Amino acid sequence: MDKRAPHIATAREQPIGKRGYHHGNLRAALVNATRDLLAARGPQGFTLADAARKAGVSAAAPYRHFTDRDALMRAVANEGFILFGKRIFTATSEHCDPREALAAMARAYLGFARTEPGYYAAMFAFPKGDEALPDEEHDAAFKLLISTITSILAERRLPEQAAGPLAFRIWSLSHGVATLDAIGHLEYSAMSAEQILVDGAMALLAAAGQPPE
Amino acid sequence: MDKRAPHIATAREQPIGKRGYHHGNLRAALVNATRDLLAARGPQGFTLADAARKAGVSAAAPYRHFTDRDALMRAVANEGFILFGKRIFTATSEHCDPREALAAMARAYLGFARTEPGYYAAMFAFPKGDEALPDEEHDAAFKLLISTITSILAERRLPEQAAGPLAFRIWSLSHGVATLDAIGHLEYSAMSAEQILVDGAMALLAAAGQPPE
DNA sequence: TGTACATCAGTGAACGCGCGTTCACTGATGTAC
DNA sequence: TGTACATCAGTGAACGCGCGTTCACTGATGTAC
Repeated sequence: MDKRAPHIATAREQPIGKRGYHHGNLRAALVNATRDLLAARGPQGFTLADAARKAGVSAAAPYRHFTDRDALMRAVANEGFILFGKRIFTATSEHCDPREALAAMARAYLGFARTEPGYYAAMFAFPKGDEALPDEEHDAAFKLLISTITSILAERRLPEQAAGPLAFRIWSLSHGVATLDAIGHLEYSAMSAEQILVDGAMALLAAAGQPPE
Repeated sequence: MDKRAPHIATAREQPIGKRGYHHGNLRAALVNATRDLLAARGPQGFTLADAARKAGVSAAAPYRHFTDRDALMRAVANEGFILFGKRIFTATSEHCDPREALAAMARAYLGFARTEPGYYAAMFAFPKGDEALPDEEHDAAFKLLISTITSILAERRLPEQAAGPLAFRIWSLSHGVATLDAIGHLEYSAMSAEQILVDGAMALLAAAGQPPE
């Protein structure tokens, strides 16, 4: 299927240290180092030199694998989108009821942002439409969201063109919860970030097709 | 009232150039320069040297007004919170109907994020609880949100303890819409970012107290 | 199986640059008399 | 009103530093014979 997948999957458990002249999997090690630096210091909070140091390699070595600093960051975003799509897909596919699938999707979204803050930061560090980003990968998760919502609307005999706006609302809520949670703004809420998100998504869903109160 | 207010209000139209040895209002000029740099290049995307250059002053001059780079950024966040609170307050106070007030608040939120991306970036560049940030100022807007929601719940004879969770959902949605909009992710939606936000906020409100569908 | 050789991943020294910060200074401003 | 002086905002040169990037190189690896 995806040629990049195995390489990504094994990249994280790359043995650090005790290597000879050749690193073995420097590309993956640099991507991982950058991801971790982004997680710790935010977007723009990494340097090529830092990433090389973290991978245990000279500052010039990255140039064998990436044309420049930007290309390395883009690679992190790429892998992020791919991993994100997989996580969302896996979480959703465990459920038959589309409403449960949607809730699982929302939980997986927040879970990804929390456990992979580096990937998440890289994914949103480039404006939409930026050439080198895998739109298909990103759109895959969004399309899954649309189709899940469409199923729910169909069950309730509501017009399916409501799915698009609903998807953007739910995505916006998810992104908002994830980013506010990341900087501690939801900490003193009575509800957990997960509850805020899942309940909110369900509320947005429930209101669809309803008269505007 | 607020001693800083006039200074903030006039800071932007500071005449650039044609000054003598003394700048006149360097502090404000540096804050504005930093705000603009943040808007153009994102958080961490500014340097003290850049800000000084933009204000037409030597690289050492900022140290007369700020202890270091971080303090300058914090000052931008501070002014951002204050201006933000004012804009939200003004927008809300024009409406008697609390539902209209809430919609106006949502529109003002997005409007602020769009017209003041520099302030907005600075405001969310520090984790919640960061000492030098004006919690009162920030909480002022949030409290206004809570009280507006509480009014709406009261009108509908719903328990007012629902206001907190509802406020966090609406804030998360607002932040999500604002940040996704800023990087172009809502551009190809059938609805405008404003519609996504206002309709979404109203939907969250409508679902409150409703049975979970 | 062993040897010669091409390949190319990683080295380390070097570069020019712009950064944050310090320092002794200078000169505009405002106030005391 | 005029002068002397204290204040302090902004200067400009200097510092040490780490960055991104380049380059000729080195040495591990794998392949052809």
